[in-house]
Amino acid sequence: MASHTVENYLKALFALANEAGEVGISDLSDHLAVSKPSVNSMAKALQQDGFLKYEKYRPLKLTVKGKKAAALVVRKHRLTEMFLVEQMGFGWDEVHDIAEQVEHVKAPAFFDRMDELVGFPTVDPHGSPIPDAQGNVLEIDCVKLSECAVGEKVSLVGLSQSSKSLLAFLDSHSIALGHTFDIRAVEPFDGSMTVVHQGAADQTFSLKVCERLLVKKEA
Amino acid sequence: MASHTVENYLKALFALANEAGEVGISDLSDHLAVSKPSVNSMAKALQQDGFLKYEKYRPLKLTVKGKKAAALVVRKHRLTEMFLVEQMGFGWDEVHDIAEQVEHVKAPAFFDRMDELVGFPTVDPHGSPIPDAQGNVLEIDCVKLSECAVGEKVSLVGLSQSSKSLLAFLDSHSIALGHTFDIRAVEPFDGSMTVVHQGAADQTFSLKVCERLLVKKEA
DNA sequence: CTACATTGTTAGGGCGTTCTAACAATCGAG
DNA sequence: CTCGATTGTTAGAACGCCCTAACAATGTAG
Repeated sequence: MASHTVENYLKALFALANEAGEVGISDLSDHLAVSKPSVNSMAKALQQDGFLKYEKYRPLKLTVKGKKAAALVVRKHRLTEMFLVEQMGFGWDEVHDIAEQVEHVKAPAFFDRMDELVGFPTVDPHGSPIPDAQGNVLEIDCVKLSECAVGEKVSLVGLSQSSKSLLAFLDSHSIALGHTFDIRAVEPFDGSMTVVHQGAADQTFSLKVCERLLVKKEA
Repeated sequence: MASHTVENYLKALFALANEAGEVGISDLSDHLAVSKPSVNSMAKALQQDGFLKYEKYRPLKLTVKGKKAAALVVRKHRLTEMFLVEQMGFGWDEVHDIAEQVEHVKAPAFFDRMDELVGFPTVDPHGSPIPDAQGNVLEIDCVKLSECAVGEKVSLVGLSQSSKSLLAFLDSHSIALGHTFDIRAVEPFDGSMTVVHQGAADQTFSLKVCERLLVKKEA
């Protein structure tokens, strides 16, 4: 099995590829807070083990094997988050850091049991999909709130790059997954949006927030 | 915080010191399945960090700091075992290997929550005491079954060096913590004992088994 | 008390992961 | 097309943890 370190590289590759498609050495270097030469030599090692396709000066690409291995790490992470929230009573803003540690545990039965105890969920507490045991990831049908137009009704299905501060912001505005928004206005100057939250209060969100909210258009 | 490896050395030191008092380089080498030179250099490192008193050719001794650090690792291990049994439905024979992994998680809140959810237990599923958050270990008042005499009534409070095969043996004989034994006979030739288990069936145990069962004499 | 077995130590090297310093390739603007 | 910025690479070294081979100290049996 892959080391703690390798698992982290795979996870980062997986995450970056899902946003940007192309992953450069620098992207990984930033994401993992590790020097570029370190990434470079790890890239060679991962290529050696068949996780990665790597040619000098070209962007990195996970192989099928690499994608699967990465998805399984993500699976462990997200199942753990779900378990921490559902079974252990943690808040959705507390679970990421703990899961970051627990995800490296080598004990399949442990994660299988979590899966069972939380009822085989398909998404984690932040709405991100949980890959299945074969490493397949279900695509979620959603768009950024910032890409929606005035008059549309949408519901929150996930977050892109949930960070502690984003989660704190959402908590402080009583926003949770599943909540609905009626889009009232979009400010052309800065892209901020005014919406009706849960059919009740009016709220205005900056573009930065709207880009992080993944929503589904209501029928 | 101590590395995964250091935590394992501390745990081993703690376990060996509790049985033998003196811990030699070879003891650790055997216990951790690591060469003696490796233990030697780790001993120097641990001494450097104040976990250990070490002089050439002399047995190793944990310092107060070392004992506390070790106890906290043991605490994480045993709380995890308790949690796995009580909250996740694992058997007492399955939890050791998983806990061996989980114990290295660096997230105090995670273990505090486990503690809470299983009701602040003082012993783990095998009857071993769980050190408190300050690293204090409660001594348990018990003796080996093999040291008891004919006619005594005792109850099982713990195991010394519980191994998978011992646990399997106990399961197959329906023996669990808290069960009582009336000692009927001790065979002088091989030390095997015949007892009445739970006031019902007669059973005979080899000396090897009796040495592993920690019991408390009934009032 | 000597001899041997056990136990512990040193020396030297390897692998995984990281770094900095210096240099090379690529890309985009003018 | 050239220049400068960005990005990527090489070389060389460090640290943690592990090993084997060889040797030294210790303790024990005769």
